[in-house]
Amino acid sequence: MKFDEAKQKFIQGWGSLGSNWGINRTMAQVHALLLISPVSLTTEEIMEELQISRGNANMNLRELITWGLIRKDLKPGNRKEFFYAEKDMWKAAMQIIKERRKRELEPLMQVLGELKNLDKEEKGEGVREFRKTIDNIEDVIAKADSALDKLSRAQDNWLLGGMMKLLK
Amino acid sequence: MKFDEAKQKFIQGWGSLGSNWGINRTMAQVHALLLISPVSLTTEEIMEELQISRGNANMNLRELITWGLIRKDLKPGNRKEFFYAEKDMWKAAMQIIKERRKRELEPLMQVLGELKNLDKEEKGEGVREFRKTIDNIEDVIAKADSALDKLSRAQDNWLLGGMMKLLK
DNA sequence: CTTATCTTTCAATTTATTTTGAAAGTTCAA
DNA sequence: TTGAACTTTCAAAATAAATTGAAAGATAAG
Repeated sequence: MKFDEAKQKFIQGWGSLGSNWGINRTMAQVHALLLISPVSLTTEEIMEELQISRGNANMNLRELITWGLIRKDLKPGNRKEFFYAEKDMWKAAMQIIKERRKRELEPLMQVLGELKNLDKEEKGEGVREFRKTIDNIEDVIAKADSALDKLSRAQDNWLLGGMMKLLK
Repeated sequence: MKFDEAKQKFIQGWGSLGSNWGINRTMAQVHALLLISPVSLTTEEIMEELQISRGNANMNLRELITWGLIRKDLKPGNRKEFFYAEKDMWKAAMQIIKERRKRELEPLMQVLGELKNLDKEEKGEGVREFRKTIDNIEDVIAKADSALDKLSRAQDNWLLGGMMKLLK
């Protein structure tokens, strides 16, 4: 396979993975492009490579920055902005998880918390099942949180010791 | 808070969580409704409760079945189909992860594998970074897989022993 | 069979999301 | 200041995804 072909396939693949997970396809493609680029790129280069408009490129670059997946790389004596991606995919994955947790899981947990303020007088089988489901969901979220936390700390300590034996 | 209000909030919240994660909002709402229902429901009841069309209800119910999140509950002497949801949220979560892995991660891993068939002659910094990124992603996926596997087995053995100390 | 009851399909429509590109905004060197 | 170089915004247009509902397809009872 030729390099350019492989590059295209990767960008497409990453894009479609993203869009399946509720992430803008173009954003994922910009991310993919920067991931495999050994040098930081300008907005123009990204527009050219992915054949997208300036507005689109700009918006997705900014969004990627707020996700903590890419950074501006300002080169002295150059007014153009360059962008580069965090290349350590473990860090990137943790970043994505952290961000999504904050954006989507926390609001749900907020709602679940409020739902426990059900009037004490509310009775009936329906209410019982409702409470049970809410408790159950909170439980699973708590466990997932704890597991992710462990995972994240395991990676931090990767070089320090045998923490990763947990994940062998 | 009144029960009906709480119920609505939960269904809406679950629905919007789903849609943020690339899951049809209505599908998530149907799932939510069945999760908190102590009895299995008919298509008609679901249509009524969520104010959706028959086609929509049918399609999402079928999809939930292929995800392994709900089942048909056929009552003898009754031609109507009833539906009920798996109520153990841990099982449901694992089911969702398994399914998404199969649908979205495996195709990507397939592509990544192919991308390693890069012509040996392909040289240059770009190619080096490309290979590095691919390897790195494969690595993260492998670790995530292993962690999930551990997690899943940990839950299976929950009642049997101290497996969960790993996740404290 | 035939009919009543229920489920599935799918083309047309509606709704939601993404993208464009031109205009407005910003920044900096001269 | 000015204006060239660059970035950001956002209303309109394009695209994608979800929904409807009527028709077709099953199925079982009589």
